[in-house]
Amino acid sequence: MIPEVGPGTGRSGRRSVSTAFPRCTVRPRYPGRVTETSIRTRFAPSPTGMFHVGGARSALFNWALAQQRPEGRMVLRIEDTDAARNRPEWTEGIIRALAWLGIGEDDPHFEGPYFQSSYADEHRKTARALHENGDAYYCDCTREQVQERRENPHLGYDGFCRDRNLAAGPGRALRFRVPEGGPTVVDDRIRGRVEFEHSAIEDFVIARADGSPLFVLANVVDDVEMRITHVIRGEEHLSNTPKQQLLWEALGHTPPVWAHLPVIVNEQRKKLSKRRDKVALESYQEEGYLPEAMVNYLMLLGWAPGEDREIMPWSQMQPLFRVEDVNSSSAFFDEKKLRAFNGEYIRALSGEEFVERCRPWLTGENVPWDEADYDPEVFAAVAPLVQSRVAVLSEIVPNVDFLFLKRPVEDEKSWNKAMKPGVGREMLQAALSRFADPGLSWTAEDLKAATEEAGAALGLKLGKAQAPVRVAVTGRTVGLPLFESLELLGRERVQARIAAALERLGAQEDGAGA
RNA sequence: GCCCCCAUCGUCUAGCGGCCUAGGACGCCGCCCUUUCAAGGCGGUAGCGCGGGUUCGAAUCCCGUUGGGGGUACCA
Repeated sequence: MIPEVGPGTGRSGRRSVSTAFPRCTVRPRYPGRVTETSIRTRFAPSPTGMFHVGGARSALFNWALAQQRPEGRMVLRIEDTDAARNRPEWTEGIIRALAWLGIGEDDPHFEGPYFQSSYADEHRKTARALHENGDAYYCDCTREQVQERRENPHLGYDGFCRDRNLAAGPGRALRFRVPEGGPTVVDDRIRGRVEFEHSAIEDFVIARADGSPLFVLANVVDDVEMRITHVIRGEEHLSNTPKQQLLWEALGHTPPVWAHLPVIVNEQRKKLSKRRDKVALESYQEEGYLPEAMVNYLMLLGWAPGEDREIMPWSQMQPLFRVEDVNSSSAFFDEKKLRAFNGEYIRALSGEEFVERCRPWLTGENVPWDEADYDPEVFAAVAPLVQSRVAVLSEIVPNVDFLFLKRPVEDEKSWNKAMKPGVGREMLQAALSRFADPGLSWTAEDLKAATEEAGAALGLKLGKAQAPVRVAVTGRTVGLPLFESLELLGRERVQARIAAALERLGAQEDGAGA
Protein backbone atom coordinates (compact mmCIF):
# COMPACT_ATOMS: atom_id res chain seq x y z
CA MET A 1 0.00 0.00 0.00
CA ILE A 2 1.10 3.47 -0.74
CA PRO A 3 0.86 6.16 1.80
CA GLU A 4 -1.03 9.38 1.29
CA VAL A 5 1.57 11.85 0.33
CA GLY A 6 5.12 11.83 -0.78
CA PRO A 7 7.71 14.36 0.03
CA GLY A 8 7.48 16.77 -2.80
CA THR A 9 3.77 16.84 -3.36
CA GLY A 10 2.79 19.68 -1.16
CA ARG A 11 5.70 21.90 -1.72
CA SER A 12 7.15 21.26 -5.09
CA GLY A 13 5.03 18.74 -6.91
CA ARG A 14 4.28 20.01 -10.32
CA ARG A 15 4.46 23.52 -9.15
CA SER A 16 6.85 25.50 -11.19
CA VAL A 17 9.87 26.58 -9.29
CA SER A 18 10.57 30.23 -9.13
CA THR A 19 13.06 31.01 -11.78
CA ALA A 20 14.32 34.15 -10.21
CA PHE A 21 15.66 33.12 -6.89
CA PRO A 22 16.04 36.24 -4.84
CA ARG A 23 18.70 34.79 -2.61
CA CYS A 24 20.88 34.28 -5.55
CA THR A 25 22.69 37.50 -5.00
CA VAL A 26 26.30 37.96 -4.22
CA ARG A 27 26.93 37.92 -0.54
CA PRO A 28 30.01 39.56 0.79
CA ARG A 29 30.25 37.24 3.75
CA TYR A 30 28.68 34.10 4.93
CA PRO A 31 26.35 34.66 7.84
CA GLY A 32 28.32 32.10 9.78
CA ARG A 33 25.36 31.13 11.80
CA VAL A 34 25.92 28.72 14.62
CA THR A 35 23.33 26.01 14.53
CA GLU A 36 22.96 22.78 16.29
CA THR A 37 23.66 21.08 13.06
CA SER A 38 24.83 22.84 10.00
CA ILE A 39 24.97 20.37 7.27
CA ARG A 40 26.80 21.34 4.19
CA THR A 41 25.87 20.33 0.76
CA ARG A 42 27.92 21.73 -2.01
CA PHE A 43 27.51 21.54 -5.70
CA ALA A 44 29.58 22.80 -8.50
CA PRO A 45 27.54 24.23 -11.31
CA SER A 46 27.81 22.03 -14.31
CA PRO A 47 27.90 23.19 -17.91
CA THR A 48 25.75 20.22 -18.85
CA GLY A 49 23.03 21.69 -16.69
CA MET A 50 22.48 18.26 -15.24
CA PHE A 51 21.94 17.36 -11.68
CA HIS A 52 23.44 13.99 -10.86
CA VAL A 53 21.27 11.40 -9.10
CA GLY A 54 24.18 10.74 -6.78
CA GLY A 55 24.14 14.36 -5.78
CA ALA A 56 20.43 14.08 -5.26
CA ARG A 57 20.88 11.24 -2.84
CA SER A 58 23.56 13.11 -0.91
CA ALA A 59 21.29 16.13 -0.74
CA LEU A 60 18.42 14.01 0.55
CA PHE A 61 20.53 12.43 3.28
CA ASN A 62 21.72 15.85 4.33
CA TRP A 63 18.18 17.15 4.20
CA ALA A 64 16.79 14.43 6.42
CA LEU A 65 19.38 15.18 9.05
CA ALA A 66 18.81 18.91 8.89
CA GLN A 67 15.06 18.50 9.26
CA GLN A 68 15.45 16.20 12.20
CA ARG A 69 16.66 18.96 14.50
CA PRO A 70 14.83 22.16 15.23
CA GLU A 71 17.90 24.24 14.57
CA GLY A 72 19.24 22.02 11.84
CA ARG A 73 20.17 23.72 8.61
CA MET A 74 21.16 22.35 5.31
CA VAL A 75 23.43 24.90 3.79
CA LEU A 76 23.71 24.99 0.05
CA ARG A 77 26.89 26.42 -1.26
CA ILE A 78 27.56 26.80 -4.92
CA GLU A 79 31.19 26.10 -5.54
CA ASP A 80 31.80 28.33 -8.45
CA THR A 81 35.42 29.29 -7.94
CA ASP A 82 36.31 27.79 -11.25
CA ALA A 83 35.73 30.85 -13.40
CA ALA A 84 34.68 28.70 -16.31
CA ARG A 85 31.80 27.41 -14.25
CA ASN A 86 30.14 30.57 -13.30
CA ARG A 87 26.94 30.90 -15.22
CA PRO A 88 23.83 31.78 -13.26
CA GLU A 89 21.68 29.41 -15.34
CA TRP A 90 23.71 26.46 -14.16
CA THR A 91 23.12 27.40 -10.59
CA GLU A 92 19.47 27.75 -11.36
CA GLY A 93 19.46 24.14 -12.53
CA ILE A 94 20.73 23.03 -9.15
CA ILE A 95 18.10 25.02 -7.30
CA ARG A 96 15.36 23.71 -9.52
CA ALA A 97 16.46 20.11 -9.17
CA LEU A 98 16.59 20.38 -5.39
CA ALA A 99 13.19 22.02 -5.34
CA TRP A 100 11.78 19.17 -7.39
CA LEU A 101 12.94 16.83 -4.65
CA GLY A 102 11.24 18.98 -2.06
CA ILE A 103 14.38 20.70 -0.85
CA GLY A 104 14.08 24.42 -0.99
CA GLU A 105 14.19 27.84 0.43
CA ASP A 106 10.62 27.89 1.60
CA ASP A 107 11.65 25.48 4.34
CA PRO A 108 13.37 26.95 7.37
CA HIS A 109 15.87 24.10 7.38
CA PHE A 110 17.23 25.23 4.07
CA GLU A 111 19.82 27.94 3.85
CA GLY A 112 21.39 29.35 0.77
CA PRO A 113 22.45 29.34 -1.86
CA TYR A 114 25.74 30.92 -1.04
CA PHE A 115 28.39 31.46 -3.61
CA GLN A 116 31.91 30.45 -2.96
CA SER A 117 33.24 32.91 -5.48
CA SER A 118 31.99 35.78 -3.39
CA TYR A 119 34.29 34.72 -0.61
CA ALA A 120 37.51 34.50 -2.59
CA ASP A 121 39.21 37.24 -0.59
CA GLU A 122 38.90 35.28 2.59
CA HIS A 123 40.38 32.24 0.89
CA ARG A 124 43.42 34.25 -0.16
CA LYS A 125 43.74 35.80 3.25
CA THR A 126 43.72 32.40 4.86
CA ALA A 127 46.30 31.13 2.42
CA ARG A 128 48.60 34.00 3.36
CA ALA A 129 48.03 33.37 7.04
CA LEU A 130 48.91 29.74 6.63
CA HIS A 131 52.15 30.80 5.00
CA GLU A 132 52.94 33.30 7.68
CA ASN A 133 52.68 30.87 10.52
CA GLY A 134 54.68 28.25 8.69
CA ASP A 135 51.94 25.77 7.86
CA ALA A 136 52.47 26.39 4.19
CA TYR A 137 55.37 27.27 1.96
CA TYR A 138 55.89 28.48 -1.57
CA CYS A 139 57.16 26.14 -4.19
CA ASP A 140 58.40 26.89 -7.68
CA CYS A 141 58.88 23.34 -8.87
CA THR A 142 57.33 22.47 -12.18
CA ARG A 143 55.56 19.23 -12.73
CA GLU A 144 58.41 18.01 -14.90
CA GLN A 145 61.04 18.85 -12.32
CA VAL A 146 59.21 16.92 -9.65
CA GLN A 147 58.84 13.93 -11.90
CA GLU A 148 62.49 13.91 -12.85
CA ARG A 149 63.67 14.22 -9.30
CA ARG A 150 61.90 11.40 -7.62
CA GLU A 151 63.28 7.91 -8.04
CA ASN A 152 60.12 6.40 -6.76
CA PRO A 153 57.37 7.18 -9.22
CA HIS A 154 54.67 6.24 -6.73
CA LEU A 155 55.32 9.19 -4.55
CA GLY A 156 53.85 12.59 -5.16
CA TYR A 157 55.64 15.82 -4.42
CA ASP A 158 59.02 15.28 -2.77
CA GLY A 159 59.11 18.31 -0.50
CA PHE A 160 61.95 19.95 -2.41
CA CYS A 161 60.93 23.47 -1.47
CA ARG A 162 59.95 22.70 2.09
CA ASP A 163 62.88 24.49 3.63
CA ARG A 164 63.84 26.86 0.86
CA ASN A 165 61.87 29.65 2.45
CA LEU A 166 60.68 31.03 -0.82
CA ALA A 167 58.64 34.19 -0.74
CA ALA A 168 55.45 34.58 -2.66
CA GLY A 169 56.07 35.33 -6.28
CA PRO A 170 55.15 34.54 -9.83
CA GLY A 171 55.23 30.87 -10.69
CA ARG A 172 55.12 29.88 -7.06
CA ALA A 173 52.34 27.75 -5.71
CA LEU A 174 51.56 27.47 -2.05
CA ARG A 175 51.87 24.03 -0.52
CA PHE A 176 50.65 22.82 2.83
CA ARG A 177 53.34 21.46 5.10
CA VAL A 178 52.06 18.03 6.08
CA PRO A 179 53.38 17.11 9.54
CA GLU A 180 56.16 14.58 9.58
CA GLY A 181 55.41 11.26 11.16
CA GLY A 182 52.22 9.91 12.54
CA PRO A 183 48.86 9.50 10.94
CA THR A 184 45.81 11.66 10.58
CA VAL A 185 42.81 9.75 11.75
CA VAL A 186 39.55 10.52 10.09
CA ASP A 187 36.59 9.55 12.20
CA ASP A 188 33.92 8.77 9.66
CA ARG A 189 30.32 8.19 10.75
CA ILE A 190 29.88 5.53 8.13
CA ARG A 191 33.29 3.93 7.88
CA GLY A 192 34.66 4.30 11.35
CA ARG A 193 38.30 5.29 11.91
CA VAL A 194 40.32 5.62 8.76
CA GLU A 195 44.02 6.21 9.17
CA PHE A 196 46.21 8.03 6.71
CA GLU A 197 49.94 8.00 7.34
CA HIS A 198 51.43 11.42 6.85
CA SER A 199 54.22 9.84 4.86
CA ALA A 200 51.61 8.93 2.29
CA ILE A 201 50.19 12.43 2.03
CA GLU A 202 52.24 14.74 -0.11
CA ASP A 203 52.60 18.42 0.59
CA PHE A 204 49.55 19.35 -1.40
CA VAL A 205 48.97 22.62 -3.19
CA ILE A 206 46.45 24.91 -1.55
CA ALA A 207 46.83 27.94 -3.81
CA ARG A 208 47.88 28.19 -7.42
CA ALA A 209 50.79 30.24 -8.64
CA ASP A 210 48.35 33.02 -9.46
CA GLY A 211 47.24 33.06 -5.84
CA SER A 212 43.84 31.51 -6.41
CA PRO A 213 42.89 28.95 -3.80
CA LEU A 214 42.17 25.33 -4.62
CA PHE A 215 39.04 23.43 -3.75
CA VAL A 216 40.66 21.71 -0.81
CA LEU A 217 41.40 25.04 0.86
CA ALA A 218 38.39 27.09 -0.18
CA ASN A 219 36.15 24.32 0.99
CA VAL A 220 37.62 24.26 4.46
CA VAL A 221 37.74 28.01 4.82
CA ASP A 222 34.08 28.20 3.92
CA ASP A 223 33.09 25.38 6.20
CA VAL A 224 34.93 26.95 9.10
CA GLU A 225 33.37 30.30 8.44
CA MET A 226 29.91 28.83 8.08
CA ARG A 227 30.30 26.79 11.24
CA ILE A 228 29.56 23.63 9.40
CA THR A 229 29.23 20.72 11.78
CA HIS A 230 28.46 17.83 9.44
CA VAL A 231 29.95 17.09 6.09
CA ILE A 232 28.12 14.34 4.29
CA ARG A 233 29.40 13.72 0.82
CA GLY A 234 30.42 11.09 -1.67
CA GLU A 235 33.12 8.55 -1.11
CA GLU A 236 35.24 10.09 -3.82
CA HIS A 237 36.14 12.75 -1.28
CA LEU A 238 37.43 10.36 1.33
CA SER A 239 41.02 10.78 0.21
CA ASN A 240 40.68 14.57 0.44
CA THR A 241 39.51 14.31 3.98
CA PRO A 242 42.81 13.90 5.83
CA LYS A 243 44.10 16.95 3.95
CA GLN A 244 41.07 18.96 4.88
CA GLN A 245 41.21 17.79 8.45
CA LEU A 246 44.82 18.91 8.65
CA LEU A 247 43.70 22.29 7.36
CA TRP A 248 40.91 22.52 9.92
CA GLU A 249 43.39 21.84 12.65
CA ALA A 250 45.96 24.25 11.27
CA LEU A 251 43.27 26.92 11.34
CA GLY A 252 42.62 26.13 14.96
CA HIS A 253 39.27 24.45 14.66
CA THR A 254 37.82 21.09 15.46
CA PRO A 255 36.97 19.22 12.29
CA PRO A 256 33.33 18.51 11.53
CA VAL A 257 31.61 15.18 11.61
CA TRP A 258 32.49 13.41 8.43
CA ALA A 259 30.37 10.87 6.61
CA HIS A 260 31.36 9.47 3.25
CA LEU A 261 28.57 7.93 1.26
CA PRO A 262 29.23 4.95 -0.97
CA VAL A 263 29.26 5.71 -4.66
CA ILE A 264 26.33 4.88 -6.88
CA VAL A 265 27.40 2.58 -9.66
CA ASN A 266 26.13 1.33 -13.01
CA GLU A 267 25.67 -2.29 -14.08
CA GLN A 268 29.42 -2.53 -14.65
CA ARG A 269 29.91 -1.50 -11.05
CA LYS A 270 31.60 1.69 -12.10
CA LYS A 271 30.82 5.07 -10.69
CA LEU A 272 27.88 6.59 -12.53
CA SER A 273 29.28 8.88 -15.16
CA LYS A 274 27.62 11.65 -17.06
CA ARG A 275 28.99 10.34 -20.33
CA ARG A 276 27.98 6.71 -20.14
CA ASP A 277 25.03 6.63 -17.82
CA LYS A 278 21.65 8.18 -17.42
CA VAL A 279 22.38 10.25 -14.37
CA ALA A 280 20.49 13.48 -14.87
CA LEU A 281 17.66 13.96 -12.45
CA GLU A 282 16.01 16.08 -15.12
CA SER A 283 15.85 13.22 -17.58
CA TYR A 284 13.92 11.16 -15.06
CA GLN A 285 11.65 14.07 -14.44
CA GLU A 286 10.99 14.42 -18.15
CA GLU A 287 10.18 10.76 -18.48
CA GLY A 288 7.53 11.14 -15.91
CA TYR A 289 9.02 9.91 -12.70
CA LEU A 290 7.27 11.40 -9.71
CA PRO A 291 9.53 13.26 -7.32
CA GLU A 292 8.14 11.39 -4.34
CA ALA A 293 8.97 8.06 -5.97
CA MET A 294 12.45 9.25 -6.85
CA VAL A 295 13.02 10.48 -3.33
CA ASN A 296 11.79 7.22 -1.88
CA TYR A 297 14.00 5.17 -4.16
CA LEU A 298 17.07 7.31 -3.67
CA MET A 299 16.79 7.08 0.11
CA LEU A 300 16.90 3.32 -0.18
CA LEU A 301 20.21 3.35 -2.00
CA GLY A 302 22.52 2.42 0.82
CA TRP A 303 20.02 2.70 3.59
CA ALA A 304 16.84 1.00 4.75
CA PRO A 305 14.21 2.17 7.22
CA GLY A 306 14.04 -1.32 8.72
CA GLU A 307 11.20 -3.68 9.48
CA ASP A 308 11.11 -4.70 5.85
CA ARG A 309 9.55 -1.44 4.83
CA GLU A 310 10.39 0.23 1.55
CA ILE A 311 7.60 2.33 0.15
CA MET A 312 7.29 5.13 2.60
CA PRO A 313 6.63 8.84 2.29
CA TRP A 314 9.29 11.34 3.17
CA SER A 315 7.45 12.45 6.27
CA GLN A 316 7.82 8.99 7.76
CA MET A 317 11.21 8.22 6.32
CA GLN A 318 12.94 11.41 7.36
CA PRO A 319 12.81 10.93 11.14
CA LEU A 320 14.06 7.37 10.79
CA PHE A 321 17.18 8.22 8.87
CA ARG A 322 20.55 7.86 10.56
CA VAL A 323 23.87 8.33 8.79
CA GLU A 324 25.47 5.69 10.93
CA ASP A 325 23.12 3.17 9.36
CA VAL A 326 24.17 3.91 5.83
CA ASN A 327 25.74 0.96 4.15
CA SER A 328 29.37 1.33 3.23
CA SER A 329 29.33 -0.62 0.01
CA SER A 330 28.51 0.84 -3.36
CA ALA A 331 24.98 0.58 -4.70
CA PHE A 332 23.69 -0.05 -8.17
CA PHE A 333 21.14 2.39 -9.51
CA ASP A 334 18.38 0.05 -10.61
CA GLU A 335 15.98 1.83 -12.89
CA LYS A 336 13.70 -1.21 -12.95
CA LYS A 337 13.07 -0.88 -9.27
CA LEU A 338 12.64 2.85 -9.59
CA ARG A 339 10.01 2.19 -12.25
CA ALA A 340 8.21 -0.24 -9.99
CA PHE A 341 8.16 2.33 -7.22
CA ASN A 342 6.98 4.99 -9.60
CA GLY A 343 4.15 2.77 -10.79
CA GLU A 344 3.06 2.27 -7.22
CA TYR A 345 3.12 5.96 -6.52
CA ILE A 346 1.15 6.66 -9.68
CA ARG A 347 -1.51 4.14 -8.73
CA ALA A 348 -1.74 5.61 -5.26
CA LEU A 349 -2.63 9.02 -6.68
CA SER A 350 -6.23 10.10 -6.51
CA GLY A 351 -7.99 10.26 -9.86
CA GLU A 352 -7.93 14.04 -9.99
CA GLU A 353 -4.33 14.20 -8.90
CA PHE A 354 -3.38 11.74 -11.60
CA VAL A 355 -5.08 13.80 -14.29
CA GLU A 356 -3.40 16.90 -12.97
CA ARG A 357 0.04 15.32 -12.99
CA CYS A 358 -0.41 14.04 -16.52
CA ARG A 359 -1.04 17.43 -18.01
CA PRO A 360 2.53 18.31 -18.96
CA TRP A 361 2.72 15.18 -21.10
CA LEU A 362 -0.52 15.89 -22.92
CA THR A 363 0.01 19.42 -24.04
CA GLY A 364 2.76 21.42 -25.56
CA GLU A 365 5.35 21.04 -28.24
CA ASN A 366 6.18 17.38 -28.08
CA VAL A 367 2.74 15.98 -28.29
CA PRO A 368 2.02 13.95 -31.46
CA TRP A 369 -1.47 15.30 -32.05
CA ASP A 370 -2.77 18.70 -33.07
CA GLU A 371 -3.33 20.79 -30.04
CA ALA A 372 -6.80 21.64 -31.30
CA ASP A 373 -7.75 17.98 -31.31
CA TYR A 374 -6.90 17.45 -27.68
CA ASP A 375 -9.84 17.26 -25.32
CA PRO A 376 -9.08 17.28 -21.61
CA GLU A 377 -12.50 15.90 -20.81
CA VAL A 378 -11.91 12.89 -22.96
CA PHE A 379 -8.63 12.32 -21.22
CA ALA A 380 -10.24 12.67 -17.82
CA ALA A 381 -12.70 10.00 -18.87
CA VAL A 382 -10.03 7.45 -19.78
CA ALA A 383 -7.59 8.43 -17.08
CA PRO A 384 -8.73 5.75 -14.62
CA LEU A 385 -8.04 3.13 -17.26
CA VAL A 386 -4.59 4.58 -17.91
CA GLN A 387 -3.54 4.98 -14.32
CA SER A 388 -2.81 1.34 -13.59
CA ARG A 389 -1.16 0.82 -16.93
CA VAL A 390 1.75 3.21 -16.84
CA ALA A 391 4.92 3.13 -14.81
CA VAL A 392 6.09 6.56 -15.91
CA LEU A 393 3.89 9.44 -16.95
CA SER A 394 5.29 9.78 -20.46
CA GLU A 395 3.81 6.38 -21.21
CA ILE A 396 0.33 7.81 -21.18
CA VAL A 397 0.88 9.24 -24.65
CA PRO A 398 0.92 5.96 -26.63
CA ASN A 399 -2.03 4.82 -24.54
CA VAL A 400 -4.32 7.65 -25.44
CA ASP A 401 -2.98 9.02 -28.72
CA PHE A 402 -5.68 7.27 -30.77
CA LEU A 403 -8.25 9.52 -29.10
CA PHE A 404 -6.66 12.72 -30.35
CA LEU A 405 -4.90 11.74 -33.53
CA LYS A 406 -6.76 12.19 -36.80
CA ARG A 407 -5.66 8.73 -37.88
CA PRO A 408 -4.33 5.97 -35.64
CA VAL A 409 -0.61 5.40 -35.63
CA GLU A 410 0.69 2.97 -38.20
CA ASP A 411 2.57 0.09 -36.71
CA GLU A 412 3.48 -2.66 -39.17
CA LYS A 413 4.01 -5.30 -36.56
CA SER A 414 0.67 -4.74 -34.94
CA TRP A 415 -1.05 -4.63 -38.30
CA ASN A 416 0.47 -7.85 -39.55
CA LYS A 417 -0.25 -9.61 -36.33
CA ALA A 418 -3.92 -8.71 -36.20
CA MET A 419 -4.83 -8.66 -39.89
CA LYS A 420 -4.09 -12.29 -40.63
CA PRO A 421 -5.69 -13.65 -43.80
CA GLY A 422 -9.03 -15.22 -43.11
CA VAL A 423 -9.46 -13.32 -39.88
CA GLY A 424 -8.72 -9.64 -40.20
CA ARG A 425 -10.90 -8.69 -43.09
CA GLU A 426 -13.75 -10.99 -42.11
CA MET A 427 -13.79 -9.76 -38.58
CA LEU A 428 -13.66 -6.12 -39.56
CA GLN A 429 -16.51 -6.56 -41.99
CA ALA A 430 -18.59 -8.34 -39.40
CA ALA A 431 -17.85 -5.70 -36.80
CA LEU A 432 -18.54 -2.87 -39.18
CA SER A 433 -21.95 -4.18 -40.08
CA ARG A 434 -22.81 -4.77 -36.45
CA PHE A 435 -21.63 -1.34 -35.40
CA ALA A 436 -23.66 0.20 -38.22
CA ASP A 437 -26.86 -1.16 -36.77
CA PRO A 438 -28.76 1.91 -35.59
CA GLY A 439 -30.41 -0.26 -32.97
CA LEU A 440 -27.05 -0.81 -31.26
CA SER A 441 -26.61 1.49 -28.33
CA TRP A 442 -23.09 2.92 -28.38
CA THR A 443 -21.97 1.78 -24.96
CA ALA A 444 -19.01 -0.29 -23.95
CA GLU A 445 -21.27 -3.03 -22.74
CA ASP A 446 -23.22 -3.35 -25.97
CA LEU A 447 -20.14 -2.89 -28.10
CA LYS A 448 -18.59 -5.80 -26.30
CA ALA A 449 -21.65 -7.96 -26.90
CA ALA A 450 -21.76 -6.94 -30.54
CA THR A 451 -18.09 -7.76 -31.05
CA GLU A 452 -18.52 -11.04 -29.24
CA GLU A 453 -21.37 -12.00 -31.53
CA ALA A 454 -19.54 -10.93 -34.64
CA GLY A 455 -16.59 -13.04 -33.57
CA ALA A 456 -18.68 -16.01 -32.61
CA ALA A 457 -20.17 -16.12 -36.09
CA LEU A 458 -16.62 -16.54 -37.38
CA GLY A 459 -15.68 -19.04 -34.71
CA LEU A 460 -13.51 -16.54 -32.86
CA LYS A 461 -13.34 -16.03 -29.14
CA LEU A 462 -13.46 -12.49 -27.95
CA GLY A 463 -9.73 -12.41 -27.36
CA LYS A 464 -9.08 -13.06 -31.03
CA ALA A 465 -12.07 -11.16 -32.33
CA GLN A 466 -11.17 -7.89 -30.70
CA ALA A 467 -7.65 -7.77 -32.13
CA PRO A 468 -8.41 -6.57 -35.68
CA VAL A 469 -10.85 -4.00 -34.36
CA ARG A 470 -8.33 -2.76 -31.86
CA VAL A 471 -5.62 -2.36 -34.47
CA ALA A 472 -7.97 -0.74 -36.95
CA VAL A 473 -9.09 1.80 -34.40
CA THR A 474 -6.04 2.40 -32.19
CA GLY A 475 -3.22 1.21 -34.42
CA ARG A 476 -1.84 -1.10 -31.76
CA THR A 477 -2.42 -4.63 -30.51
CA VAL A 478 -2.13 -3.56 -26.91
CA GLY A 479 -3.80 -0.72 -25.16
CA LEU A 480 -6.66 0.40 -23.01
CA PRO A 481 -9.78 -1.76 -22.65
CA LEU A 482 -11.21 -1.69 -26.16
CA PHE A 483 -14.91 -1.17 -25.72
CA GLU A 484 -14.60 1.79 -23.40
CA SER A 485 -12.22 3.23 -25.96
CA LEU A 486 -14.72 2.71 -28.77
CA GLU A 487 -17.47 4.29 -26.78
CA LEU A 488 -15.38 7.34 -26.13
CA LEU A 489 -14.15 7.66 -29.69
CA GLY A 490 -17.71 7.65 -30.99
CA ARG A 491 -19.59 5.71 -33.59
CA GLU A 492 -18.59 7.86 -36.48
CA ARG A 493 -14.86 7.77 -36.01
CA VAL A 494 -14.86 4.10 -35.17
CA GLN A 495 -16.72 3.23 -38.32
CA ALA A 496 -14.52 5.46 -40.40
CA ARG A 497 -11.38 3.84 -39.02
CA ILE A 498 -12.66 0.31 -39.59
CA ALA A 499 -13.65 1.25 -43.12
CA ALA A 500 -10.22 2.74 -43.70
CA ALA A 501 -8.58 -0.44 -42.47
CA LEU A 502 -10.74 -2.52 -44.76
CA GLU A 503 -9.75 -0.32 -47.63
CA ARG A 504 -6.12 -0.79 -46.78
CA LEU A 505 -6.63 -4.55 -46.66
CA GLY A 506 -8.31 -4.43 -50.01
CA ALA A 507 -5.48 -2.45 -51.48
CA GLN A 508 -3.00 -4.93 -50.05
CA GLU A 509 -4.85 -7.79 -51.65
CA ASP A 510 -5.05 -6.05 -55.00
CA GLY A 511 -1.38 -5.34 -54.77
CA ALA A 512 -0.65 -8.95 -53.96
CA GLY A 513 -2.93 -10.13 -56.75
CA ALA A 514 -1.35 -7.87 -59.37
C1' G B 1 52.32 1.20 -9.04
C1' C B 2 50.93 3.72 -4.31
C1' C B 3 46.99 5.20 -0.65
C1' C B 4 42.10 4.23 0.90
C1' C B 5 37.28 1.89 0.89
C1' C B 6 34.11 -2.32 0.14
C1' A B 7 32.24 -7.72 0.02
C1' U B 8 24.55 -11.49 2.09
C1' C B 9 19.88 -13.85 -3.75
C1' G B 10 20.84 -10.98 -10.73
C1' U B 11 19.79 -5.98 -8.01
C1' C B 12 18.65 -2.82 -3.36
C1' U B 13 18.77 -4.53 1.39
C1' A B 14 17.45 -7.02 6.79
C1' G B 15 20.91 -9.40 9.83
C1' C B 16 25.16 -6.31 14.35
C1' G B 17 27.54 -14.59 18.12
C1' G B 18 22.70 -18.75 19.20
C1' C B 19 15.90 -16.42 17.38
C1' C B 20 18.93 -18.03 10.20
C1' U B 21 16.41 -24.37 7.52
C1' A B 22 19.23 -16.36 6.15
C1' G B 23 13.80 -12.19 6.06
C1' G B 24 11.74 -8.23 2.66
C1' A B 25 11.59 -5.57 -2.05
C1' C B 26 12.62 -5.18 -7.47
C1' G B 27 13.50 -8.50 -11.41
C1' C B 28 12.60 -13.30 -13.35
C1' C B 29 9.35 -17.92 -13.78
C1' G B 30 4.60 -20.39 -13.07
C1' C B 31 -0.74 -20.34 -11.89
C1' C B 32 -5.46 -17.56 -11.10
C1' C B 33 -8.34 -13.34 -12.87
C1' U B 34 -9.06 -11.41 -17.89
C1' U B 35 -11.49 -8.39 -24.53
C1' U B 36 -5.34 -6.96 -25.54
C1' C B 37 -1.94 -4.87 -22.08
C1' A B 38 -1.52 -3.68 -17.26
C1' A B 39 -3.14 -3.84 -12.27
C1' G B 40 -4.47 -7.46 -8.52
C1' G B 41 -4.18 -12.45 -6.00
C1' C B 42 -1.37 -17.01 -5.09
C1' G B 43 3.09 -19.74 -5.54
C1' G B 44 8.21 -20.43 -7.05
C1' U B 45 13.59 -19.40 -8.41
C1' A B 46 17.99 -17.45 -6.27
C1' G B 47 22.61 -15.50 -1.77
C1' C B 48 26.39 -15.26 3.16
C1' G B 49 33.47 -14.97 -2.56
C1' C B 50 37.54 -18.26 -0.66
C1' G B 51 41.02 -20.07 3.29
C1' G B 52 42.40 -20.01 8.12
C1' G B 53 41.50 -18.87 13.12
C1' U B 54 38.52 -17.23 17.95
C1' U B 55 34.15 -19.64 20.27
C1' C B 56 30.27 -24.78 23.03
C1' G B 57 28.31 -22.05 18.69
C1' A B 58 29.87 -17.49 13.18
C1' A B 59 26.55 -14.50 7.64
C1' U B 60 27.78 -11.95 12.17
C1' C B 61 34.49 -11.19 15.58
C1' C B 62 40.07 -11.53 13.93
C1' C B 63 43.84 -12.59 10.12
C1' G B 64 44.93 -13.69 5.27
C1' U B 65 43.46 -14.20 0.27
C1' U B 66 40.72 -13.14 -3.99
C1' G B 67 37.60 -9.94 -6.37
C1' G B 68 35.35 -5.08 -7.02
C1' G B 69 35.54 0.19 -6.36
C1' G B 70 37.40 5.23 -5.19
C1' G B 71 41.57 8.49 -5.11
C1' U B 72 46.25 9.51 -6.90
C1' A B 73 45.97 17.53 -10.61
C1' C B 74 48.62 24.45 -9.60
C1' C B 75 39.80 20.09 -11.14
C1' A B 76 35.75 20.12 -7.96
